[in-house]
Amino acid sequence: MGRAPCCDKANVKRGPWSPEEDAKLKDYIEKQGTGGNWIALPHKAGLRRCGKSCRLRWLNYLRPNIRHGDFSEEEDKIIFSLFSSIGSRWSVIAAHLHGRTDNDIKNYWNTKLKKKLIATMAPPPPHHLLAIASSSSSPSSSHYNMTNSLPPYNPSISTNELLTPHQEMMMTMMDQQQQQLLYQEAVDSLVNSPNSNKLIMSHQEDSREQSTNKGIMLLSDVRSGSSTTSTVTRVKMEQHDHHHEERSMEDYGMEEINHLINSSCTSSSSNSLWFDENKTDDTFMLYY
DNA sequence: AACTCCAGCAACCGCGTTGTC
DNA sequence: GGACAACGCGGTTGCTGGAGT
Repeated sequence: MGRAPCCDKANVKRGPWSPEEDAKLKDYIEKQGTGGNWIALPHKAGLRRCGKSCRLRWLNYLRPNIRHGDFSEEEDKIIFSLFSSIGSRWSVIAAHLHGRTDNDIKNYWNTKLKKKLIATMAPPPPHHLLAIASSSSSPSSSHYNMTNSLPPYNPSISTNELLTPHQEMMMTMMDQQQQQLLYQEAVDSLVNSPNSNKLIMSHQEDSREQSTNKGIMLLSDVRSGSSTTSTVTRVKMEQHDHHHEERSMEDYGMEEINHLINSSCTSSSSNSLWFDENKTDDTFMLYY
């Protein structure tokens, strides 16, 4: 047995709303309010419409201060960031964009932003990776034998230290080439930040040069070549011996964590927005 | 001009959640 | 605490108009 219909389908009008219907609904709600009962509202307002339909029309179109079309770059960034952090929770995303509705954002994502995302995932130039390879000579750092490009993205290797859960999810929607590009993009965005001391993988068993390669590497300040380190994320790489070792966030002292967050926040031109997923929907913490 | 294709968007549908009795 | 009603959300559908042939 299916769910009972919310209204008598045979006696309600469906399809696009006429200006007259819009006016009736708007007029009624402005004078009487919704009364907390959308099911009864169309009858009271003299409309042959389903209550759900009235609610949708009001929320997405007739409500005051609704904005349509022409999303700004800033809004794009917010949508990208929120989507990569929380996924397709359109109502939550809409709550962060004044005057936008969840339906609008959803449509905008499906028709434009998704394409934009894929279009911008062109392979990044490998020069910074060469720079990494040539500057990884800090005696305290383990070395990873890097070539001039990333190791190929391998779906069997966990990327959950690098990608957010929803970037991971997006990976599952993509073909292998797109996955490689997103993977590369994610690494690139970290390494390419102005202070370049975001992407850290460290195995510092001690400072001895002969420390074993455990597959966790430290990318310290790439451009300056200094060994100051900070991180907001980790990358784990699988080595030939299949050993995994990593320095988790819990391994950092409070002072060090603060430093890491601060250094991340001071990355003036970083495009990355970091979300504290432990926060509730209403109080997302944005880390710029 | 006629037809086809497709992007954009409004609206619908069904399910999970929340509120009320 | 269970049953039911209503709400709210996200996925999907289908209409419309513009571009391309």
